Amino acid sequence: MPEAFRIGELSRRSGRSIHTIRWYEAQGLMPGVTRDAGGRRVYASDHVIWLELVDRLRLTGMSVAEIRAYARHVREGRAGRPRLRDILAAHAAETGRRIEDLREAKSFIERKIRFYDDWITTGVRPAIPKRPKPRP
Amino acid sequence: MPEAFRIGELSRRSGRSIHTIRWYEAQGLMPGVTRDAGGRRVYASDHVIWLELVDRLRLTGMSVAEIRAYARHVREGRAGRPRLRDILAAHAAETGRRIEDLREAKSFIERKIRFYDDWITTGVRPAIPKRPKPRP
DNA sequence: GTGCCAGATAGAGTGCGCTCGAGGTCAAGA
DNA sequence: TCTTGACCTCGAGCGCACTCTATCTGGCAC
Repeated sequence: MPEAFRIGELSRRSGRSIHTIRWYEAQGLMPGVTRDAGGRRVYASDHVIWLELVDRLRLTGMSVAEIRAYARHVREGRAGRPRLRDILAAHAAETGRRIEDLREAKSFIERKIRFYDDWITTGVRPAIPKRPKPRP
Repeated sequence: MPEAFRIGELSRRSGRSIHTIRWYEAQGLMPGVTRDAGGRRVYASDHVIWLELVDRLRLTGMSVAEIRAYARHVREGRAGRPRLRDILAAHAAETGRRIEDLREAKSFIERKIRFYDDWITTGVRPAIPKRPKPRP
């Protein structure tokens, strides 16, 4: 029989607050939660792994609604697995684009830093180097 | 005399809505806006460049409050320039860390995709490859 | 039995960043 | 002169993701 624990322990292991974990469940983001005789939520180590994934999905900008859809497919078992794979693949691609956007923005900001450096050291306002490329 | 235009034109050139531009101004994010005889806001091409910067700062997660602080230093002129430089440098560094976090999250998700690929093709649930490194 | 803690529910409140609507003014063109 | 459209102010409303409060219950230690 695998290890079982309650919400306080899951909170400690996952770093999310107890309130947030309960709220996630209310939002349909916590598949496979059972209850003990006293009505208390019971978790297993899979839930820690699950929250690590949720963490990464949130960090990369997936909305709670999208994670809810993902969690629905988790509950489907075998039949849902190809969908899970596809959702993650689409999201990884999306994240790649986000990283590219951040990189572009960062280099824009770095050009601005050089602009200030020039301005401060020469005392003359430099020309704006070039127009940023328009978004397609 | 440089080109001057009104809010509709700035909206068109910057891609922000008229409401948002006015809201930015109310939040202290729009330095150097003047008014014509009829009380209408008058902008110059510098404001388009300014909104391009604001765009990149927002995209990279700078809060409106932080941009407000930045805009205050813009209004100080020469004396504020070193602070502007430093704020941007700190934010570029922060953005570098964000990009790293996204990369880590993306590769976590990609490991999960391979996990599903294995599971789907072999029919056997693979072991979780390794624990993600704890954040320091 | 009495404390006390961990856990439960329901629902209100918060912070952020817009977004929109109502109602009014002003200037140019027919 | 009348209409039209772009602009104005003020303030309410919204969507998201929590976050917190109030109040109640179950179970173990003493």
